[in-house]
This record gives sequence, C-alpha cells and structure tokens, in this order.
Amino acid sequence: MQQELKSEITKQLIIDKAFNLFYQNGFKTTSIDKIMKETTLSKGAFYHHYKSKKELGLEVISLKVEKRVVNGMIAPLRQSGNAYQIIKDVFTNRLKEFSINEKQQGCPMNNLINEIGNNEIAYQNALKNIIELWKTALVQIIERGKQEHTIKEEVSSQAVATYLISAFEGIRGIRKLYTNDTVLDEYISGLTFYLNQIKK
Amino acid sequence: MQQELKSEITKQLIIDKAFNLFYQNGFKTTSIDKIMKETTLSKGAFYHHYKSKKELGLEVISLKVEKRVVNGMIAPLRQSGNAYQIIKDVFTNRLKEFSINEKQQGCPMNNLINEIGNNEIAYQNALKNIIELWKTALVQIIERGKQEHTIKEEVSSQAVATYLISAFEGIRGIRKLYTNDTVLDEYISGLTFYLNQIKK
DNA sequence: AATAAAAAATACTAGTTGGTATGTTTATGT
DNA sequence: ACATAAACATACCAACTAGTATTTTTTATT
Repeated sequence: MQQELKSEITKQLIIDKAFNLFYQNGFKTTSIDKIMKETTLSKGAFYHHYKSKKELGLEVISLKVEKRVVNGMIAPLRQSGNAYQIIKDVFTNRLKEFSINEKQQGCPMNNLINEIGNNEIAYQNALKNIIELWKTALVQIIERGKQEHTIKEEVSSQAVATYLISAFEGIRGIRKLYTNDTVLDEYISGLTFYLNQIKK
Repeated sequence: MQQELKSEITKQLIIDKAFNLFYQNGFKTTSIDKIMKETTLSKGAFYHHYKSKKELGLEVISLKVEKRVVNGMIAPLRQSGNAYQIIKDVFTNRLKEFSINEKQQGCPMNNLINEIGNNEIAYQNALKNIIELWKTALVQIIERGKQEHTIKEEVSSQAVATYLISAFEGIRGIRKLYTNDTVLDEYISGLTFYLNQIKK
C-alpha cells in the first residue's frame, strides 16, 4: 500500500517536472534525461513507470494541460449570474491574471497543438478532447444566456464558442512575440466589441 | 557572374527544401542532414552558404514564410472596392483555398510562433515583423472602409485587426486536431457574425 | 528471517544532432 | 595557362537522443 503511494508520488513528480520543461523549452527538445535530472531520479526510474516518452506526453496532456484549461477557462464558466457578463469576465480576467512568464511562453495547450498536433494521432486526440470540453462548456453558457435573455437567440452558439476559443489561443501565441501588453489590450478591445454583438 | 548565380540557385534550393521540411515535420526535428538529403547536396555545401541552422531559419522566415502571408492575406487586401467586403472575402476565401495538407499542417507562421517564438529573440523579431505587416495592412483597409462609409467610425481599427488575426491563427492551429472542416465552418460563421458588427 | 516483487540506479546501446576540418572540383580574373 | 577563390564533398567530432539490459535497493508477504 505504501509502495503504491510511493509509485504514485514519483509519477506525479515526473509529470510535474515534465510539464514545466515542456512548457518552458518545448516538447521535442525536452529529453527524458533533462526531466529526470529535475526529479533527481534516474532514467531507470522513468522507464520503470513509463514505457515511452509518448506515454508520458499523453499523461501530461490529459492531466496537467487539461487541468490548466479546466481551472482557468472552463470551471469559471459554471457560475450563476449574467451569462454574457460571465463569458466576458472569464476571457478578460484570465488574460490579466497571467504572469510575465505565462505571457512570454504562451498557452501550454496551444504550444503543443502547434508543435505536435500534427505528428501523432494520440496527441491529436488528447488535445482535441480539451478543446471539445472547452467548447461544450461555452456552448452551454451561451445557451443559458439565450434562455435568460442576456444573449441574442439568433446567434449560433457553436460558432461563437469556436470563434472565442480561436481568438484566445491565437492571441496567446502572438503575444509571445512581443515584450509588452499592447497586443493583449487590443485583443481585449476587439473581444469586448465582439461580445457586444451577441449581447441582448 | 555565373558563380554568383549558381550560389543563389543553391541557396534558394536549400531554403525551399528547408521550408517544406520545417512545415511538414517541425523546425526542431528537421536536421541539416535531412534538408541536404532533399537537395542531393552535401553538408559541406550547406555550411559553405550558411553559418548555422539559425541563419537558415531566419532566411526561411523572412523569405518563404513572410511571402506566404503576404501573398495569401496581405496583398489581396490591396484591391479597390468595398473595404468591408474585401476583408470578409479575403479571410473566408483563403480558408477555403487551403489543401487538405495545409489544413492538417496548419499555418507555417503560427507553427513557428508556437514552436520557436519564445526561444530566440532573432526568430521572435522575424516573426513579429510579419504580424506587423499584416496588422498594418488590415488597419489601412479598415481606415479606408471608415472613410468610404462601409465600416463604422467608432470601431478601433487596431483592435479589429488584432482580433481578426488572432482568430485566424487560432483556428489554423485548432483545425490541425480535426479530420473534417466542421470547426472551420463554425469559425467562418463566427467571423461573419463578427464582421457584421463593424459593418455600417 | 526468508522470499518475492516493486522501485530505482548504473551502464550501456545504436542512432542522430549541429558543427568543423580538410579535402577536391569548378569557375574566374589575369 | 595559371593562380585564386568559390562551390561542393568526405570524413569526422563530441554531445545528445530514446530506449534497453542488468544490477542494487527498498518494500511487502509469508
């Protein structure tokens, strides 16, 4: 029982360090050696718990990356109150919450989508799953907004959800190229304008 | 004179093959060996023309990647006619033009932004330059639209330009995860709705 | 205390990486 | 035609890569 726990702790340690290194230096350029150096464990320990780098990558996506998106962008949508206002707040507040590092490094999910989203079907599906979770949650609150008469009935919930996610992920990438927040402010201004269109 | 031309031809060959490999397999995982195998020239030839992979990368960005964006998204904006309609057409037509491969592989610029946009300042600036070109061209046509009364005066041209670019690049990444165009259709629907807001 | 199995360490592949050193071939200017 | 330099080829390097084989250490079961 204690052994099982130890195994779980070690795996979590590996996943945590791996996520950080993937985020800071990219997936492909992060080697198992570098990850295990961070954990102060050996390579033998890694291959005892994981059969390949790919298996680790998938766990990082489904545990760490997904959790980040859920905590930052999905869970906050499940609030009571004005649906329109919640959407607006979640999208703008999240951006303003980001640390300097998070602005420079972009979105972990988006980085992975663009770095390895076309290589492996397994990565593709794991990442797609996160996008689908996000989209579903957004569609849900937009529909709620329509019922509660804060959002226009004639808008396509799917279309708005997709457009919101696209623009958010897009700006997270573009911001990496800059050293100040001008481009983020412009995005927020553009977003506000957009949301005004769906407001009832 | 003949020598200079030969050198130029060889460099172009290297750049072309490099761009294709970067696009299909990513920047980091494309080695000089792989590139030179494509050209049927030797590694010695490469290092005669380029001092490093970084130097090649920068040339690929400023020549091939930039040209792609200019041809596909910037030059078409410089048409006479209804500014609002031109913007709408350029954004939607470009998406529909893409081949299956281009949909699967995403946007070469966006891939690079997210793969190496945070590593090297040199890459950052080369990529930022393309974004700035695009933004400037968009701002220009939006301003024109305001003057010609096809676009509302009260919208911020900068904000709209940034939001349009963000969403476009974002969807190019997200599309990589799917095997059909549903998500692209939703994007176009969301875009159309957005543009309707700036229409006068 | 003895046995077995899990957890982790050590040592090792074979292949790849960016880059260099040193050649050979081809063009050019005199 | 000859010296010079550019264009390209060959052979190499040290560092790094994912993964394996083998041994040691720790934990659990009897």
